[in-house]
Amino acid sequence: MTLAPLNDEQLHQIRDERKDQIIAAALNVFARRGIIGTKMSMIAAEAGISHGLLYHYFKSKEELFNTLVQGAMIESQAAMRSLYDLPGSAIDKIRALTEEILDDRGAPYFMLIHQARTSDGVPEKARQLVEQYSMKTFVDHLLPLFTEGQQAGEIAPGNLEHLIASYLSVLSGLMVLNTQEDSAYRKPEIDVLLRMVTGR
Amino acid sequence: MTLAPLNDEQLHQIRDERKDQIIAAALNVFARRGIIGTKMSMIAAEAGISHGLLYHYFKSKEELFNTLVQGAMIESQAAMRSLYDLPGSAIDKIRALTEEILDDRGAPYFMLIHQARTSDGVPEKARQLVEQYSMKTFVDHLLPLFTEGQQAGEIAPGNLEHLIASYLSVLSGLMVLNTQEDSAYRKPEIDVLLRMVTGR
Amino acid sequence: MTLAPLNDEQLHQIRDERKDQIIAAALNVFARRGIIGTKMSMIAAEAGISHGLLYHYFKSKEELFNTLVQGAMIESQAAMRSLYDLPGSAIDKIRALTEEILDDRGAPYFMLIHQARTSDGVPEKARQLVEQYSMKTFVDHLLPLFTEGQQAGEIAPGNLEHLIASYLSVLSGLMVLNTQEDSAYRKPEIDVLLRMVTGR
Amino acid sequence: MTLAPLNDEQLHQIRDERKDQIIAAALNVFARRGIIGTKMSMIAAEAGISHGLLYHYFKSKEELFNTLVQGAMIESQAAMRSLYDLPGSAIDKIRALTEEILDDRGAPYFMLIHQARTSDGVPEKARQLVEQYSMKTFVDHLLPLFTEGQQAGEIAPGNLEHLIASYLSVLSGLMVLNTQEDSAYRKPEIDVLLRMVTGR
DNA sequence: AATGAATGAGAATTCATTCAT
DNA sequence: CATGAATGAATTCTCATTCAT
Repeated sequence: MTLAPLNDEQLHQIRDERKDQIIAAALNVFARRGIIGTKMSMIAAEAGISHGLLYHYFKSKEELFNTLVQGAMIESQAAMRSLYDLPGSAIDKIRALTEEILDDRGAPYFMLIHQARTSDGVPEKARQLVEQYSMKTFVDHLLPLFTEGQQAGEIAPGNLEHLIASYLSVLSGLMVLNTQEDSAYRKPEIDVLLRMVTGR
Repeated sequence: MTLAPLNDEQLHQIRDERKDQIIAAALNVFARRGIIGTKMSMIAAEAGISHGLLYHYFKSKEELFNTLVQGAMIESQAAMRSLYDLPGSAIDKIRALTEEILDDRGAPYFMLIHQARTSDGVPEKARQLVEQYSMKTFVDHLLPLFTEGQQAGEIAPGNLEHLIASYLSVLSGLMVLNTQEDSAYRKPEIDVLLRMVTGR
Repeated sequence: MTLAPLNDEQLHQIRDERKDQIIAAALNVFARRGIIGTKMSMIAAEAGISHGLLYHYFKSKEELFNTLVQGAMIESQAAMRSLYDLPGSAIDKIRALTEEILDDRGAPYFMLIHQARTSDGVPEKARQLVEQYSMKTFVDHLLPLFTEGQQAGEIAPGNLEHLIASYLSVLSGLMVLNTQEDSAYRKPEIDVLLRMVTGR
Repeated sequence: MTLAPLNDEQLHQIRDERKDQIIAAALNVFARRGIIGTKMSMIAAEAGISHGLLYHYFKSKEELFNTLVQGAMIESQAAMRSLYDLPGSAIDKIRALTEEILDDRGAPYFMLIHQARTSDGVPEKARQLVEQYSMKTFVDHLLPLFTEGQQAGEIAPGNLEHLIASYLSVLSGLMVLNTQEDSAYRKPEIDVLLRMVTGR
């Protein structure tokens, strides 16, 4: 009786599953402990595999980190684009955006990008990736929406680019704080945050 | 030929100066690079001494970190107490507090405390220190001030403990983001931040 | 649906072909990169099979290396024996031997034996194999031929055992140098080399 | 009582001694086992120090290897230059050169250069270094000497560049073989080797 | 027979800490 | 008090080998 080797599709599926499993594990660990504080053995343990296998799927810690950052950037772009399809007034959309950003499920991505921006030992490629999608990109993206809201009287008067950058910074700061589950910090109510924008 | 040995007081003074020098250096480096990312040799270099000498003054990296955290906690307590001596209405004092917190000179202390709260590799003792002075301590401390402001109509209605914790979290988040000098983030105008509190 | 299983003879033939294929690949790679520098995956790639399959045919890297060395020893014995069937005078035969040794096709075998003699990480068994067929074996084998040549006045006077060992060492050295294709070294003309033997 | 730290000169001396000690140890081990076969721990053991200290003096295995190759190249240049100061005829000088090259003390250097030329895992810089001093350099250097000898009838007629390259290759091959102390190979008598050159 | 996923021992390198001077 | 040489534990990564399919 001959046992055929796994066919291409099966192998491909195993590979994909393992890769996803590793990526999920790595995202958690990197987000929590930073790139230096993360040991490959921690990721392997979290993923439930041997550290040797990690290197079967990712050439190095750097490559793994880069892959994660790339994924995070794509996610955040998608979130930004989805704004347009929402119903309601400008301020409704901004509220939805705020909720989306503060959603805990996105927190690891946030931390990852934050670390790629600010930590030591970040691979050059990851650094370039996050620079591409700088704060300015987001501000430009949101400017039409905020302008519309300001004209409708929903948003406080004043320089909108500054306001948007400030608001996003506040949200980012909160996400960075909230990564730790037993955080001493408190995530504000959406309405309280929106006062910064509306002035009311 | 050896000069007459220094007397006790002189030695003591040298010791204290050296210690301060090391503490200042360590604060900078730890704040910027975190406890894991900071190598003893970096601190020695920043302080302009040999790494061997570091160990004459601090038994270990841990002890040095603990000392810094202790100092940071004392500083932040002092800042909090100084609030009472300020002139003006409640909102004036809150504005002053905000300015104080966001002042760049305090940023390293903020980062340090943040790291002591959230990073790996933090000595147990440091972790206990920051827990002692939890968010709750600060909230309790500020509650009378905010209550006064709310009664005067300067502060939005609603649960004040939540509001204070939220506001402090926002400020903390901003400080954490702003440690990196070339930060992509933007520090908001004080007035914009205060809208969260005043509701106007 | 599975085809009828191959009969024993067919299986045997496949086995032998595969083995030869692997041996040829391994010889090339080991000769070029040495036993430590050769990775099993390189041999698999050169043979066009998976690295897993390698272990169906050879229990380990060691066993594979031993097999190669054994083959090389047999080859070199055969070359030595074929000397006797050659036509011509003693010096003609020595010239033919020289050509045979310096032939590039034999170079991988030479390197292999050289490595078995001199490298680290060589299995004990391979080491014993090459010791069996030591320089002395070859010298003894060639002594009658050289003696005949010396008596005929074709070969310089002096101790023949030393001369033979020296000459073989020179040839060996040249083969070892010339393994690398883009070698900076130059393979001498046969006639120039023969001067060492003839003294003319 | 104050113990002054070591002064600069003492430190410098310790450093130099240690470096020499490491270089001598590394030369031996690299020559015998090649760059891949050499473990840093072996060098440390041979030098009688911890592996950590190795990295105090040389940033990496690569750097250490490069340093050795550089030294070997310098040595070989010096040997070549010293030829001119020798007394006697051309053939006397060639004999002296041969003795110099075959001297066992130079063997490790020879192996090192050979390995830098032919092994895997050789740092790019080392490879460039040895390419600079190619066979051609040596041939050009020796050409005047051999021409003089040929005109004096001490050297066989024929293309001298080929002869020189061939002769050097033979010597190199012998050195490469003879690195292993218990070598099965035999180093020929100088006079026998010189027959290749003189034709007599 | 054939494949490649999976494991783990081993090697290079870093860095906190100790210690002779 | 001050220096930097010295050590070794911990970490990243490689590769021979095993094994399910």
